[in-house]
Amino acid sequence: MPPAKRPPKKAKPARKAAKKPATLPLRKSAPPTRVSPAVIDLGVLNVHLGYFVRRIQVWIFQDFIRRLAPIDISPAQFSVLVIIGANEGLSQSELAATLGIERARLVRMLHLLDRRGLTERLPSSADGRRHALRLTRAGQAQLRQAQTLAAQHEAGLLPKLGAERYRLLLEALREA
Amino acid sequence: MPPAKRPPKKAKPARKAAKKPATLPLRKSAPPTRVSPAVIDLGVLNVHLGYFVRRIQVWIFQDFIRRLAPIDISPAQFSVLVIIGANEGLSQSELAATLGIERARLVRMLHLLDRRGLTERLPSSADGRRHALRLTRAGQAQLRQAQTLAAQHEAGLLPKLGAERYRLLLEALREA
DNA sequence: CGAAGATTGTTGTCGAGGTCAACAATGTCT
DNA sequence: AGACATTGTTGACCTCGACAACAATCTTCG
Repeated sequence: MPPAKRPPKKAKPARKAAKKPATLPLRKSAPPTRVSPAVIDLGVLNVHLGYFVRRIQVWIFQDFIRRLAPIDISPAQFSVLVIIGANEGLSQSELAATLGIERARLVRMLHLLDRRGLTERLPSSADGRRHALRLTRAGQAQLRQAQTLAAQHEAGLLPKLGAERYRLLLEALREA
Repeated sequence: MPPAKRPPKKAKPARKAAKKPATLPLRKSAPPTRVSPAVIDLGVLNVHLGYFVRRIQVWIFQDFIRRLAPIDISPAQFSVLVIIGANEGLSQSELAATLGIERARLVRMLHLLDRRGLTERLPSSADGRRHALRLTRAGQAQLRQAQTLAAQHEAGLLPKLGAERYRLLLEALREA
């Protein structure tokens, strides 16, 4: 495909068409081109839970990333560190299953965390295939810091959602 | 990097170490390798709304994609079609802004929808830069079908979440 | 025991999306 | 008229999810 910046507009179709007469035309039919829609109708999206869940999820993650930017920990990395820290010695398959991510994806994530000196993959003494996952000392320290920042992020959600709505959502989703 | 399938395991460290004596050792220290964790501790993730929101969002989208697979409409495409259908003539910038996606991203999505004959980009009569977005006849038909399937998807959420929780979540998130 | 099958960690590859920068055409403001 | 903003567009990069294939290692069962 040739690198054309903007389809160079073949010809100029008669510009200067109708200009909206000062006397309002009684709304004959739907206006062909809106000028400034002011408010846009969401249509049936208003009755789709997935739409709103998606919106708030994106919003929360963006805030989380911004808060944890100083230590460069993504939401996914945070969840991995938390689970390993609370379940020392678990395997990659177990970790991937509980977090709902692919084993292949987790491999590359751990590869990075290993190189950053936060996690370790020790050979399992019982099963030659497994790796026993652990946090290094540095990893534990980093996790503590991450949890502090994450708690601040969480506290920041309250004003946005309202304390009542926040409590309600957390409870409803945790039991879902 | 050389294509090595699995780090060929340099040497075999003394296999057959401790085998967990029948007499329980009074829990000297943390067990070095777990056998079957049965239940895994989520740690502080239990108090992070983002974790649960993410989980349910992934679940809902997967179900949506599966339901709409027969007509090959993704959640993002669905939202685009719905908004265009409910706001004929709006511009790409407006659409991108209301859905919270990048203008650049929307361009390629519309490029695809155009080629599938579902949407049109008409030149705006008032502003030479804008495109007035519209659904074609085929697009309107496709949207109706998509809405039927999407409604079935939505109805399928009720048994999963419980009618009460569903209503509660939708209401809380819509007003958030 | 030993062959067949399942599990675990790994790499490669593909595609969908988000992000950012640059750009041409057009509109607006002073 | 010139400076500036907006709109649509392309290109490039990166993250992430999904699959397929594979070597090493259990597990099962004849």
